[in-house]
Amino acid sequence: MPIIRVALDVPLSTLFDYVVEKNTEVIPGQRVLVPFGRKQVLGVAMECVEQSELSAARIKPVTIVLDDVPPLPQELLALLRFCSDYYHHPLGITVLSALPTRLRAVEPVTVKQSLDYTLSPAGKALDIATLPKRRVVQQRILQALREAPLSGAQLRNLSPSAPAALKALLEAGWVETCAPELRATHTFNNAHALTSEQQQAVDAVTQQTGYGCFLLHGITGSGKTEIYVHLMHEMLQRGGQVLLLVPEINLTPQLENYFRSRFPDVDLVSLHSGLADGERAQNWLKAQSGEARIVLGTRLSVFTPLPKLSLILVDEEHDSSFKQQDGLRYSARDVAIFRANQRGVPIVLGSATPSLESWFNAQSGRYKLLKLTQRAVQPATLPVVRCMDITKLPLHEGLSEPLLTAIETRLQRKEQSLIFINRRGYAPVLMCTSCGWLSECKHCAGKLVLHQKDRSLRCHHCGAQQRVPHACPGCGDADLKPVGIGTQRLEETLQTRFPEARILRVDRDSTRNKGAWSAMRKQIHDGEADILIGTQMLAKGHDFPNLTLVGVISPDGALYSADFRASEKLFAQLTQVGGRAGRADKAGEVIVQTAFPNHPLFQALRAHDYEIWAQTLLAERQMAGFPPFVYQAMLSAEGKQESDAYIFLKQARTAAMELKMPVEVYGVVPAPMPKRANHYRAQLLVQSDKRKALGEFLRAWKPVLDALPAGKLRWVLDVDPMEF
DNA sequence: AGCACGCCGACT
DNA sequence: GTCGGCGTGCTC
Repeated sequence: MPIIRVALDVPLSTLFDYVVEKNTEVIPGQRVLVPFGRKQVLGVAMECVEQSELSAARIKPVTIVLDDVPPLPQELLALLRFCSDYYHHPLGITVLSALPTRLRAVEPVTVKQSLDYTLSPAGKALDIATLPKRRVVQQRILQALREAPLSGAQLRNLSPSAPAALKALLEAGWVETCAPELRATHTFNNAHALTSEQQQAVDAVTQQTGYGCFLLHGITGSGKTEIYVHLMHEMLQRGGQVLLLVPEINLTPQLENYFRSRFPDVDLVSLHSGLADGERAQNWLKAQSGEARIVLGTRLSVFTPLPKLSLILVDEEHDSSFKQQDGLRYSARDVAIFRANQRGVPIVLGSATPSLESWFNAQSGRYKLLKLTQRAVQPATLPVVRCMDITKLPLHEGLSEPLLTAIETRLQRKEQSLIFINRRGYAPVLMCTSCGWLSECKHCAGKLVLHQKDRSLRCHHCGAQQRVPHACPGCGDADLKPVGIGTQRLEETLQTRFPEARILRVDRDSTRNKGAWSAMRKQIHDGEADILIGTQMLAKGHDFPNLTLVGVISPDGALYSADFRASEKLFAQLTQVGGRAGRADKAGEVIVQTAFPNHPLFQALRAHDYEIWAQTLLAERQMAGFPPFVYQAMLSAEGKQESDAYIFLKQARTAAMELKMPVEVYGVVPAPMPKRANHYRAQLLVQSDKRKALGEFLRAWKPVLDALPAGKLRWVLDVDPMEF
């Protein structure tokens, strides 16, 4: 009796067996509708077998085998199997979560066939000159179609209003649709000559046969994107598909436009969570059919079926947003590497500040290092970095005199300044000046942050909100003062000092509304702001051509943080934000306020020397026995009762020890945020210097954890954790 | 995860 | 006497 084993969206690490009619054939990767419990659910057939472990009586028949879309390729199923196994996440959930929402629903999906446009017989007979002169776009389209049929994308390239004009032409009966013809060539716009360094990097990748992982280390402005474009061009010529992974959705629309402008007639789709369900499904299907040649996406797009995949690019590979922080806790960068290996194609990891893991692999020869040491864009020199010792300089509301002077100079020169606040630890907290009371959250271990605009105190961990008290709840004194520097307070200070300056605050609050951030970006671009104050958000993304000064407010918290990755992140962040400074005609300036100007991080930052910094960090990590010298897994638990989490983790720890496997099991400790939204949180770290040993241990440990009485407690296992 | 069954407290 | 609380167990 033919049996299929089906992946279902349930948290059980098993497949479910169903019988199929003798005359129906099921291909692994096909979606199926099956009875499960008392419901009908959608699943994915993973394999076909002859025999089941279960008695025939318990096996139900498949309801329907869906054939609205092609089956998932075997290769993708294998990739998902690997992820489920490596991250110890149920296979069914892993498989189903890789599908676009539309494909997880029972409603049939209609595949939109993309069509080309051509002149109808009537259109061919038409004398274009007889059209009203004002219909310029229509005329242009008709003229273009005289030469050859064109795709919608190509027509859009003629004019932004092409779709409307096209609609009119279709209605008039002059234009009709036709099956797209296969194009062997494509336009490659603005293909300027590469520097010899860039050319060498491109050659190394294009000459690679089979799998190879390249780490492209290029200083800011060294033209990494140009390399991506040239690599794409080469792979497109070979008839392949290219997958480009980018860290954040904010950046995808801009990048999409950019790559479209370079390859105007190449089918390019983007995949990220900001897309509507329908659009996401269509783009995904276009990738699956091989029609989309370039796929640009955030981490989830690493699971897109790509039959002609011939290159993977991971931009800003060090960025922590490649690591998913819930559900299947995968690293899209690591999965991409596995995928390139599985597929036998090259992969390029690009960054100005590679992750220490990747740098280590490049040093050991596992990855091939490609270096770009010269700037390909103006100014030819990197910004000058100066550190202000805040232990020796008086501060005015957190700002040193040299920084204020530098801002003033920029204002006089009509140039822009950016004041960057490293997000963590510098939020303004309310304090009582007489008894030292601090505004703490009732539900979390964190402090409430002061929001001046609506006079409220808010918890950034659980969202709790309350009005600012008139007097101290501790001693009744009315003298409550904000401590710490927030963007709002900085804005006030700067406005008082420079009353004429137009100040723009860019943070989570001011950009919450839809479109607010892109409107601000335009404002900055058009020179409608003199001073920008912001967090993380401003470090990434577009270049602001008139920005010549970046001020960094004391980022010292990260230097001696309990999180061993904090200083690695800080260096990357400061390098990135520093890269925003500078104009075509002059180098920029970065002023960092710190109490530790001689810290190796700042020395390396001043010298623009990532390598020496990476060596320093690697030495530290080796000494301390931290990644990349060891592999880690973190078991975290949280419960309403403080003891719940500890009891569970202690049992888990005992079980781990009893396995007597070659891994190091640490003690149960409170999480960095020990209480959040009324839940107490603790964690347990396990590590090994052998990835394989850790994997084998986890395989043995996971079933034990599943069997432990968890009660109402929630726990997660995070393999290769990035945040603790 | 859902959704059943199942055995003890306050209600028409 | 019933409605309903969420503990335990199963889903091919």
